[in-house]
Amino acid sequence: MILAKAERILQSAEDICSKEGVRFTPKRKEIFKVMLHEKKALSAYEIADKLEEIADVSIPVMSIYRTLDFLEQRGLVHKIISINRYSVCAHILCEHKHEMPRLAVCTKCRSVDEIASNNSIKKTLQKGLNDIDFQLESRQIELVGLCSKCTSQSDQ
Amino acid sequence: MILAKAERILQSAEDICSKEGVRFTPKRKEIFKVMLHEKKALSAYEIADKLEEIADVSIPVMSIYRTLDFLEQRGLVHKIISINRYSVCAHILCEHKHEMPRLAVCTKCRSVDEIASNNSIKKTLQKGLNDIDFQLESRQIELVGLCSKCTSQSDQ
DNA sequence: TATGGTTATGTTATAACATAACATTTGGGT
DNA sequence: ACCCAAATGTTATGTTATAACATAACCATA
Repeated sequence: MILAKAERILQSAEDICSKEGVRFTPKRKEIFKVMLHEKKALSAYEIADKLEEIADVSIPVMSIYRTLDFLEQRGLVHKIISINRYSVCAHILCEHKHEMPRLAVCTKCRSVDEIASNNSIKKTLQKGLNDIDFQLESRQIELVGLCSKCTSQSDQ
Repeated sequence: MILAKAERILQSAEDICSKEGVRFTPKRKEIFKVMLHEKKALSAYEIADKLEEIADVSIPVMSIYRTLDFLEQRGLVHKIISINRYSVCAHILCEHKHEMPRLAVCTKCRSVDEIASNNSIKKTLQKGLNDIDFQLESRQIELVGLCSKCTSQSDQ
């Protein structure tokens, strides 16, 4: 049977966790599902609100932050630093590893478009860093601006 | 007479403001001086503390945020989004314009090393953004990690 | 199936970063 | 001296995030 994409991502998240020997608990699943359901990046507080609203589940913000850390460590979500929000990784179903995805972050609607980068981007960015002996830890490049929908709206 | 670098930067800041017809008031100058004096990026609250400590000046945080906005608009300081801090632009004395500087941000000591980028970096990053019709607004690329000092310390 | 360690979650408090809204003061032109 | 605009003060509050400690759930194994 062919599962809907969201279902397959959920399944994949379960698999990843079980492979690592960590638990994808019901609460973690609820949180992940809410994030999956939203197309845009959400703050921990927004996730809490959505959980109440959609699933009638109440999870303290503290726990949500813990879960976000947990999910981020497994590469299941990204922390979008530039807007202090969190979004589901767009490449959970991809087989290959991604070097330094570029995240096109819309400051207006908070959508996050993930643009897979090849190795050369990392190399290009790295140029100059070696000279100053800087140990890069970023796992993503955030590019801030307006998405196509929001530009056309703000043109009006 | 040859001025010390800090003096020249201050002078340059004054010039830039006067050229734009805006005032580089004593308070703005105090705030800018504190930032210039520190080598690392500071939060608005840290600037407030330093002002008390060094210059025995008390400026409410609200005003500091306003001044930071003011300075940022003139390209005199950068807002470092990844650590919620602010640092003096390293290229105030440079004549030429910089396309998309890369900021090597140390998460440990909060130093910010500014690496001038040529136009090709922006172009490289832009690749893929055009396809999704994303209007880039970032004026800098933040690269997060550990500076040389902090890597050698944490190796111990 | 009791026990004990590990992991997960709850709870409370507070830190840290940032802005809204409105009042007052200051600076400079006429 | 007067007025307008810009700057700063003031108070309150919103928003994001973490610390610290308590309790509960899970699960291996004795």
